[in-house]
Amino acid sequence: MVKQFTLGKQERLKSRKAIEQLFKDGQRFTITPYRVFYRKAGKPGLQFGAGVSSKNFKKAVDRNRVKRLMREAYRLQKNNLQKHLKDSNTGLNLFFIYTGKELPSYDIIYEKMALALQKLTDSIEQ
RNA sequence: ACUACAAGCCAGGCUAUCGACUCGGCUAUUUUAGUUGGGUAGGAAAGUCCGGACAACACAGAGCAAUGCACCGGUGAAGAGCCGGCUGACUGGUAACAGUCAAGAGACAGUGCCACAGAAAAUAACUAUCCCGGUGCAAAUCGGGACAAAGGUGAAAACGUAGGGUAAGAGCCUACGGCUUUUGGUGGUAACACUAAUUGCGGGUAAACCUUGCAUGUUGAAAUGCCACAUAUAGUACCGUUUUGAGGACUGCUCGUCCAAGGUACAGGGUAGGCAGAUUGAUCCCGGUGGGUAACUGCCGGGACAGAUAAAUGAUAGCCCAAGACAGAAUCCGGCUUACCGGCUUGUAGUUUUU
RNA sequence: GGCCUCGUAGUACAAUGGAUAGUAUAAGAGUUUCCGAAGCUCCAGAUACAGGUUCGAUUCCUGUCGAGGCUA
Repeated sequence: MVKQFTLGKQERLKSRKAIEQLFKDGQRFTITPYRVFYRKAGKPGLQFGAGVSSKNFKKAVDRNRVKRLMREAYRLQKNNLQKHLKDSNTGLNLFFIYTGKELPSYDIIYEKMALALQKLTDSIEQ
């Protein structure tokens, strides 16, 4: 039995260079609280990162809270996208930025993450 | 028992499911994967306001400048911290005394400023007063002299009171008192206090410039060392190369000393991966026992202490107490300041009840 | 992580330590006009907060809070 809902080091976007590349010439779209950057990578596999602006959330506690909620929502719903990528043997780099100014509830984070991931899988297929 | 103040400690807990980082064991293996056990935010982690540790560079200095500090003693690695004392101001009190606060050296080195009001804000002038002389019956006025007491405005006004003195006055003189300079004595480690003689008595402001004394080498873990990978010893402009010195270090400036053959600017190219630094140290807590008024500290025994690197320490659900505040490590410590729902302990003061 | 600068009416800016804190514009009222705009007259409005120095702080000093910038 292989674990499904993991988020280890291999699945996070850790290279500073890769992140700069992603912001420089990656594609992007917006779903209300999120701005999503994505870019096809050389290696197969799905890598994810999350960020919050310190202008919208001045306290570090709030920024941590939002990032943790986003990671959790992603961890529980990424499976479909991951399977898709495995079938087509491509890699994808992902970065989510939270652009809202209020502290969100977990339900909103969860629903919007589902929407965003669905849109991603659609655009990958094309 | 309640209320107020001060000091110290704690900073929700448990269960289930799914995760993250890290350390140790085991299995496969030697990049890694799986499994099992342990650990995983703070009292302020914050502000970056002080002080250090540590690291790199420098150590050839002199002068100037800059910045900071400023009663005394102690504490400590150190400090603009803390503790104790002295002095001053304010508050309470009849007083003894108690409490709070103090950037608490110098305004007899010099310069500046002191609105409005007031004669005048520091030179002593002006008005007024008094004396002598001229004119005049007088009032008054003119000239010469005396003196700095009177002028009631202001936040601030030329030691205070009484007497003498004088033409009128004045520390001009005397007595008492206040402050001050210098010297001595006593007590105290010292600041200082008391006391004797002596010198004088024209304001405030140094968180105005400043003077005096003391201190400060510069830069901060994105420091620094090592390994790996990659490229362009190419181009343009200016300056310079052994007697002539571009530039650099001490160094913020000047002098001086030393190094010196490449340096600066523009445009462009490459890399930005890993390991160390890095988490156990002037550490914190508990118990016992000494020293000290206290801050603090000696000895003995026991226990505790995250380490990430795009950055972990979490999410969901339920239950309990009764509703969880402020808030998230980024090299590490000691302090200060600020934010904060509550709970516990100790001490002091007050009120009420019982014995 | 380290360092620096600045907070004044709604807005943009002034003010040597001296008291009615000024100017422009916006807002409000009036006047003008058939109605409006422009013009004219009037009016209300602020020193980020808390302490200290000073006779007296927008100004000087200290501490908070906020905003902006530099450094890789």
